[in-house]
Amino acid sequence: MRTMTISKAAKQAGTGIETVRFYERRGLITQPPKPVAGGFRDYPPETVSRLRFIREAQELGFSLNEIAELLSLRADPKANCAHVQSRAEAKLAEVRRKIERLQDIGTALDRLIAACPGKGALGACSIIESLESGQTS
Amino acid sequence: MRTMTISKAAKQAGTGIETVRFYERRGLITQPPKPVAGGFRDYPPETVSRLRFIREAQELGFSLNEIAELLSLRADPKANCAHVQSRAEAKLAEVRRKIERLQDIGTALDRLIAACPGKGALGACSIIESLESGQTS
DNA sequence: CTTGACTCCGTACAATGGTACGGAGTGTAA
DNA sequence: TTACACTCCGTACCATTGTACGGAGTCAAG
Repeated sequence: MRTMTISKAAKQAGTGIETVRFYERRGLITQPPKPVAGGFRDYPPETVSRLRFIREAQELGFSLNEIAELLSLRADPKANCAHVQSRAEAKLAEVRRKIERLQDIGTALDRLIAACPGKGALGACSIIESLESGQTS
Repeated sequence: MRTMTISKAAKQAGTGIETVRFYERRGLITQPPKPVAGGFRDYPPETVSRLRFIREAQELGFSLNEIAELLSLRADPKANCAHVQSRAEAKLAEVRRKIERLQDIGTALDRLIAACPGKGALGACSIIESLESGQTS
């Protein structure tokens, strides 16, 4: 049997079966048709990619609605290109802001780690102090 | 009256009043004491910083529990330094993973924006195709 | 051709992160 | 000194994002 059943797809994507069904209901992924011959639905690899993308984007702070937005961006001649571009650019700006804030937090953590041994590194004591003392404004 | 009331603190942090109280209940911020002389609680600037940090960390995909972890990291001689360091290093690794994934998404968005005009840029059509075609593995 | 694992689907329940409400107290400006 | 806005606090409600359950159907190995 070479059909990619829902449980195999879920496992490959690192989610639960019920989550996959939930995303189908939400329209984040399309439910493959039931084989006319009867039997179980066959999930294409594309669905697995989408599932993985959804999971990762969530860990980056995007809501399911925002993820739907990202997934709907298509460089498709049939779509209004200018509109797609401007939405993509807005998302890109958001992504870049996130990267910057993560970099600040990373720097703060670095400083915290360095401050720890008590070797005169009279640095910030908490992550927030570390963030604030690092303001290059 | 120069006391920083809860509504002013909330406004400065960009959250709602009820959210501030919710975080107090969760122990993410400490509730300032009621003035002995009676009147309203006075929120210190530190609380505003924490509120802002919480809001931003959430947008980066950290849960309130994870944020509590981040806030509890203190380079404090009284704390077990090695333990604090190892937790901080784990968080740092996570932050770096997030940055990398965001960079991948940023690249994919870039490509999508470039592919749009239909000028022979036979690139990926969707963000997922763009992500996958960019695998430097 | 039976048994055990899995699918399918609808509905119900749950965890997280808030948000709203109501009644009593407090502050302040007219 | 009164009107109005705001605080305080407990409790209830809510949206988002899953998770669990149960009963009927399907598959595949023995």
